Amino acid sequence: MSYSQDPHLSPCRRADGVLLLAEGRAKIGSFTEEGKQTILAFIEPGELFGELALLRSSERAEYAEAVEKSSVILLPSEVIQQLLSENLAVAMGVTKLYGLRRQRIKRRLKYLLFRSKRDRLVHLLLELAERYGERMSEGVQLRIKLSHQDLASIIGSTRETVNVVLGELQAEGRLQLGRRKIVLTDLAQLAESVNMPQPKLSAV
Amino acid sequence: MSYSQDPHLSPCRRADGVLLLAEGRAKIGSFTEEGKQTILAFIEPGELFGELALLRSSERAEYAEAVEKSSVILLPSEVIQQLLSENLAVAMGVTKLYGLRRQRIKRRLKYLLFRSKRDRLVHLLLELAERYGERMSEGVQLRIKLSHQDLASIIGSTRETVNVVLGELQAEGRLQLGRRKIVLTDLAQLAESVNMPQPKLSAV
DNA sequence: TCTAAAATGTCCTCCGACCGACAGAATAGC
DNA sequence: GCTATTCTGTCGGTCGGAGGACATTTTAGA
Repeated sequence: MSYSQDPHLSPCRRADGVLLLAEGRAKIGSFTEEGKQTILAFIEPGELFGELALLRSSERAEYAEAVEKSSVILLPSEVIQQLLSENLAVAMGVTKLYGLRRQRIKRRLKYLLFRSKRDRLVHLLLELAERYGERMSEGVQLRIKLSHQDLASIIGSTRETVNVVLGELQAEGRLQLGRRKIVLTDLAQLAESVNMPQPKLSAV
Repeated sequence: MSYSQDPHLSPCRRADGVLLLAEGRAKIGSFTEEGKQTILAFIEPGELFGELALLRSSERAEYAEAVEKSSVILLPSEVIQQLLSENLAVAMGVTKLYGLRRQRIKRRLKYLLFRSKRDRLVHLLLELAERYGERMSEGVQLRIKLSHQDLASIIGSTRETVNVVLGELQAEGRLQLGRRKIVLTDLAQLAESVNMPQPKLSAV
């Protein structure tokens, strides 16, 4: 969860296959020249990443950093190619995966473009709730540990701003804050404030 | 090229297949509640769009607006499904298409997050040069007609800002402006100013 | 060819958000 | 348990860029 000198950061530069996340959780991101971090996506267990290398053997500019204890399996290019050409269902599965992932990124892009930092953060919280939310008595708790810096890296803002906005939201009674823990207590309100349909939690 | 009441805007809401752009050029975008426009991607002749419907029969929230005179062919869902299951090469082609497109969007996302409006615009111009640039004696001309408003819609800014920045760049001798026409006269300088590798024009 | 609608150019004001700079709180690791 | 690092909270100074308001030029369509 650190940025500049984390030893767990695995750049995976050589593009000689596809990576399969066996357990844990990882984030895909990159750095700007000024050292700022961008988090582009999360990878869940069972998901493939670094797949672009499958299509073009280019260097991987992205990095993958473990968010939680995780293990990664490298699938060599040839294995994948063979698998795809032997099994049509697999190929269509991959296609579907790409489509959904692309849609997610596009949705983020759309929301990032014109909205204020506050709206971006609220939107992010709702997306996280949809994917990682767990219904509790007090509200929906996010089952993912993210620091303010992480949140800032996703919405393209700063730690300070995230901190202030989260404080505001808490004061407004929309959520409760704990150490690396967020409980959304008023999903409907939040969703409405950014004109987003109320998220349905994916029962994991 | 208009936004609020353009009769050429084709919402294509019914998701009963995939659209194939036969000729011309189209842009994919959507509107925020405040009426601002977002341009998410361009579609070239021969490209498919609205493909998400192929996977989930959801409403198409996106719209396609013709940038130039263009014609669109609707491919019904069943046809596509059959095609995919009969021909493996097609399936892999689609997979590849998705991958590349997703990468492009991700790249934009990364550049949009932390950079200033000026940098965003420069970056956009370079990307456009890469895809639509044509080498001329004076420099590289963009073979695509976009208004300042269009450019603003892509980088998430306003018409006024785009106007000012373009003016600055011209004053700095980096480009020449004409009516809906931009000629980049100093690619290297521009590329360097945003820490981007100099684009190689795709010979169309 | 004439007219309405877009597209372009240029103000100036004001707010959001970044920046730097701290101080306390909580974890992780020894 | 103790220490070092990371996380969280808070503060003004400062500035980029959105907003609104017009004037002018160009294009599209009748």
